[in-house]
Amino acid sequence: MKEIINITFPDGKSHEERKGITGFEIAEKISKSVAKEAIAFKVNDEIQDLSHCIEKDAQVEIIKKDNVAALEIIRHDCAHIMAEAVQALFPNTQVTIGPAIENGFYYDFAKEEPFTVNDFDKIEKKMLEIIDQGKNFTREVWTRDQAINFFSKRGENYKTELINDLDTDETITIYKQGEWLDLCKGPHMPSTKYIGKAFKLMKVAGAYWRGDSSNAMLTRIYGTAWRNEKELTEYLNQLEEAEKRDHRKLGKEMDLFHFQEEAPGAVFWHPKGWGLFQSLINYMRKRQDQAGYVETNTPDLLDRSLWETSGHWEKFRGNMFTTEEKEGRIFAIKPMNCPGAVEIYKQGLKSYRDLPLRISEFGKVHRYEPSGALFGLMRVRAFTQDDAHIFCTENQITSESKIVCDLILSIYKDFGFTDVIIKYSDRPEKRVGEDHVWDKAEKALKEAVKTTGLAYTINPGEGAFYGPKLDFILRDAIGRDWQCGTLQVDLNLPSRLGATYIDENGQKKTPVMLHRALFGSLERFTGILIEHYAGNLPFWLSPLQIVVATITSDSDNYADNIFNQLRDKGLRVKKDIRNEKIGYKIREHSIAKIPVIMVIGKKEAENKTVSLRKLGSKKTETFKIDEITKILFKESLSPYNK
RNA sequence: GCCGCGUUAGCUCAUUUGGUAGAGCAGUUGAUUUGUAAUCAUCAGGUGGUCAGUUCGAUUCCGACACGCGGCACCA
Repeated sequence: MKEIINITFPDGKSHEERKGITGFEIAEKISKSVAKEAIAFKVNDEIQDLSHCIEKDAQVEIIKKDNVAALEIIRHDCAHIMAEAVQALFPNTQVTIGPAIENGFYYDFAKEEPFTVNDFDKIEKKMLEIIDQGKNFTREVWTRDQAINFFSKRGENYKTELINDLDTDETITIYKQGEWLDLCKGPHMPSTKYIGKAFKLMKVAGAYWRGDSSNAMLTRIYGTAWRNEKELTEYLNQLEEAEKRDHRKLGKEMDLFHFQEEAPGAVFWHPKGWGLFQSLINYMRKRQDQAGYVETNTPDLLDRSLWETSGHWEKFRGNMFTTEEKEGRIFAIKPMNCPGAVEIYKQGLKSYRDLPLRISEFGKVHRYEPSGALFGLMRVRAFTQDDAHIFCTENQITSESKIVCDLILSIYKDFGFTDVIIKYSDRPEKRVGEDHVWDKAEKALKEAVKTTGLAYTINPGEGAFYGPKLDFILRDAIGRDWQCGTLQVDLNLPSRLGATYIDENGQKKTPVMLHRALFGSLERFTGILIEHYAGNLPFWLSPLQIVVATITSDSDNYADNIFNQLRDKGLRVKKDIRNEKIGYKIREHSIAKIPVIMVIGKKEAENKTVSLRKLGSKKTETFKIDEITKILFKESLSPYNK
């Protein structure tokens, strides 16, 4: 008896086919050329090998190599090929896992002597050989015993461990390419030859087995792989472009800040960098004033006992800097501003009428980050938060959270960030507080994030121990994601530190504390801005906005006049009356990314004008000095003030 | 913290087997008064990250440490 199934193609057309038909057979039926280019197929949205048999009615789509969906398969194939190449060249290497990732793939190996980049040439060459041989990928189902026997005989202890940890009902599949094989779920392309040449090994790194720092350190090789060489080249160019935006490089070139070994993870802000930093603070101060915040400042050093009460001493002692004992007391440098904020709140009796009370602080905190975590301005040990603590009632959580979300997004927009990732994290396993309060807090926060209209992802169990949180994430030039803003609902600290208010019935109650930072770390945000603008800071943020450059010393007096007029308007301006050619001055200030260069010579002095040249443009425009002062003054206001 | 790599003049980089380092830019001084991305010349500039070790001799070889970089882990 012949059984018939229905397969439906993306264009909506259905065909009757024999039950058990494979993807390859379907491709062949469509056309010879499709069969030739097909590398996998989608069955009800799940990508399968072409050899997969369809047993019941299904939606089917053939995937050719030029399909985006092919990328992941190519990368995964590439990881297998690399593993084979590595084992061929270095027989004492154990394979572990090797997935496809964004832009490429990696494979973790266990090897006595770690690989170095010098091994890449050899490995790549071997990979090309394997690809050229056009080995077929074939899938086999093995029994657990068969798999364990095979891998343990080969001394592949990591693979054996993986198999042992698989659920008993899980099918154990093996993918072979010629002789070489690996435990793998697939899918793979029909043959290694489809990979082509558009791949490159990128870097070696250590990585813990199963991502656990108590396990052995493996050697990871990262590679990138694409559908064709054009895509590969584009990707490599993109990386090069990103490198040019690196805030560490630009920070040096633009003379914004430096680090030195006596202060690892702490910034030396140069005058220009500090100017930028201050512009950000001033901007935020205005926005917060407008949003009903009051600004405070609290001590950097606080007695150990306070940190014990707050719970920090027990939980975060390892990340705190402390003083030596003086007169029997130990102090700790604050890793967070919240205890200080609570202490300010506690001064004087608070009524429900005082709530919500929004207390802000540009507080500098110190945290002992592991040395390996430090990274330019993005991850430091000493940083300034645009911190605030909103004390409110439980009923005010949602409305206050909404206000914070709106504020944060409005602020990011002023800096040109519209692509913000939001992560919502709910209750972790280790937490304080009762479940019904958590229910309330989570519901309130979720409602708030929904009103932003932005997509958010849920991080189950990643909340703070005292409450759920939202993280606002921006992406840097190199594609790394950085958490900037955060909003945390804290149902714990206020009571630990004894904060109260009197409600409308005269009852003493504990307020809820919303802990929020919008830029997050001023240091990190500055770094992200530098990369975001590739150093070409907008006029209002640029620490040095205008250079008045003379052509000859005849114009020195006129330069003085212009300089004074601009400076009196509060514009950040510098004179360049050096005995240099104008081309030389233009070049130097362009490299320094000064937004506006005003060139003045005889002509300008006679007509009371300036010749203006904007960064990134070769065009020059002539303005009357009063006119341009007005224009630039307007441009120097933050977007919020415009 | 872990694995790997790196550290040479203010900056960007040279100097292949061990014989105490060189260029460009920046800086100095001088000449040049110049019209929109580099005027010419002059001088100066370094105990080669730090500390130990091997050696007659170390920037070069070995080791420790510091810092940085690429990842991993961490990130209240």
